[in-house]
Amino acid sequence: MNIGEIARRSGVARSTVSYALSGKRPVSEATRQRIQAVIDELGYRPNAVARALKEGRTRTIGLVIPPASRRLTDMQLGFVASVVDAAARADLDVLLSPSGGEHDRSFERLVGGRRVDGVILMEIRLEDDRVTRLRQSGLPFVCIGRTDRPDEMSWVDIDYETLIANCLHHLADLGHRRVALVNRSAELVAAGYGPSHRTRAGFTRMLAERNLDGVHVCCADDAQSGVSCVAQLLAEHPGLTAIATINEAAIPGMYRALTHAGLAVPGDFSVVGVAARHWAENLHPPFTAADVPADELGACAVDMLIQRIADPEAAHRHVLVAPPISLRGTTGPARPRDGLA
Amino acid sequence: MNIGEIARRSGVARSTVSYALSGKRPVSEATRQRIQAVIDELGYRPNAVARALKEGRTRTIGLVIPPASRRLTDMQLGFVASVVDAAARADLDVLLSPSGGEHDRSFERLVGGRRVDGVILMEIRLEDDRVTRLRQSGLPFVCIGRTDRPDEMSWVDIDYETLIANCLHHLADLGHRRVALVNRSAELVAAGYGPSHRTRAGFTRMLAERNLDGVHVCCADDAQSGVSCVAQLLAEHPGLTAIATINEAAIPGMYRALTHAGLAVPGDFSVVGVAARHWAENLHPPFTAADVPADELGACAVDMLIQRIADPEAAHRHVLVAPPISLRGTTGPARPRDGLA
DNA sequence: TTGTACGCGTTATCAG
DNA sequence: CTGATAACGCGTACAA
Repeated sequence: MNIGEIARRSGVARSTVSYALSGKRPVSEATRQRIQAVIDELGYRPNAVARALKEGRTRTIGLVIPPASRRLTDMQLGFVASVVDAAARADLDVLLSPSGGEHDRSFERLVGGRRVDGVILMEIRLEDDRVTRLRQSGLPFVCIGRTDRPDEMSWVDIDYETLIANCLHHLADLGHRRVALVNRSAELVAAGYGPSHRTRAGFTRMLAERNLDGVHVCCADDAQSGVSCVAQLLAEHPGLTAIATINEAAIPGMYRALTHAGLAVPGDFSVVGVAARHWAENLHPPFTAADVPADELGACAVDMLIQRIADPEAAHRHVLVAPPISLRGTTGPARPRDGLA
Repeated sequence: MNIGEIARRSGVARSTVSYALSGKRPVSEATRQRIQAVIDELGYRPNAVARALKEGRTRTIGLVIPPASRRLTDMQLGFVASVVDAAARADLDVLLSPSGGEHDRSFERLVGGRRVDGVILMEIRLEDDRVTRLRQSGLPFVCIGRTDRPDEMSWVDIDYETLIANCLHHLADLGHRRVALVNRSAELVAAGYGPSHRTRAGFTRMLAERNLDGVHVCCADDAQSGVSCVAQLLAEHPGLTAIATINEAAIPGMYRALTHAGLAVPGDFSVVGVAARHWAENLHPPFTAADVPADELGACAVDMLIQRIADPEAAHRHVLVAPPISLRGTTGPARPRDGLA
């Protein structure tokens, strides 16, 4: 069923049908209704592919997510959900590409095949091949996260450096002197994952500024790893009284390890960090954290992308959010462990 | 950059370039290499939209998910991840449509606009408008789940009726006489959500068969609701010694409510149910459940869809899985509570 | 209102 | 067997 068929059955030219539908030229009410009747009868819908070819745009955006093999964190899921939702509100479709750091076929189809009008990229590394590829392609794109050359691109990001600093200020104010930072996985850090590096930088800076003793460890993104990671921390650093973390997925395991060690939270030990609001609220106990508004960030990225598609020459925009810490009761005054100060 | 440009720079006709790329006609090695050199130099990629228009297929499948506003369960996420992954392996792209029960614009674009070669539908209701619409459209589709007229469509599904029966057999064998079924949300049940209805049917049947006392409750899909739901169950049904559930998301809350009531699992109280394998393993304590292989089901749905696209006239296929219960230590012999038998 | 060229890759057909 | 020409898929928009 195509526009030619509708035109024939209505006894008009194809272009008349097109104009009747789009309203870009006036069409007499009588023919308009006749055409509409035929359309309703046959259930005709314009072929989106033909329209895309003619118009030179697909009304579709690409969303590049980490490969499905690795399980997404709650924050990542929040991004995906809000991007999809915001796109739907703008009548845009979303093409999903599960692409790792390297060029893979799905990503190449998106970019090279001009299947989308723009791309949203997640999980950005400080040096990111996909960003390079997209820039060279000329396709509008927006990152959730940023590389080490952030001026040359549009992005929304979380100010991990500031957030972790806020966490340490909070802990230091409560009298904690020895604190650990539980980062994301060693692989991510090795791959130059931006948030991990900026968090570590902020952590190191604050240790000096507040004269704290600190240890930095990586931890895979799952509860099991959280258990073993914290168990090891407690064993090797008896003076430790608090943990700051950006590793959402490991937190349930961290809680378990503390409970298992006989440490009450927050009576004996404090935990604070950065997490998606939804996740922080639903942990047990609810987690004192800088609440990342994942929903807003995804929607914001979509808005920025829509604007970039409309005006690719416009100056890049940057949104850096640093939400305050929401106290939910996993931090308290320092209490020395094991007779160590 | 289009195929004509490549042809001109290579000094050949457009069709020669096309044949050189597709190999559907022999092209002399010399010209092939010359063409390839130009392509490499300019980074040319065929326009996927033009190709789709000509070929009449988009190499894209649609995946209809619940609206993003509602948070997806771990099992649903498993389906999405495995569908995306399997599609990528088959060099298919995935267009995501967050569509509720009713016809919404995103879904209508997918189906009416012929943007996809086929559709995978999740969260099927016993009567489902989307299935009706898809059938009328003639677009190949596969459901994860099934309606009340399952013969007329292709689907993969979980045999909830059998699984919940297995759970009750297990509990009955352990001596439990009074058990509760914690179903999904009341809204889903009211909407005719298949798994909820089939689970309830299996539950009711088994109560009679094993001569058990049972109570059926609905519970929203989140931990908080799990807490209040179980707290109320314990208060109103003092003889209760076990719960069976298909509500993954509520399980952490159910654990909490039991702990809060001073009931040890499995010493004082048993919990069993149906859950995605990954979720069951990562709960604390790990959850005795029929492990739904979400990854395999998604991949299976993609395989079936690919076959349906290749041969739309082929007979419908149906895959019904009933995985065995994996014992992980949340069930044990019944122990009466509160002096009630 | 209508006729028609256009966007771009594919492929049948024809010429060499 | 190789290369060139032209039609096709379908909606859009300009010229008439």
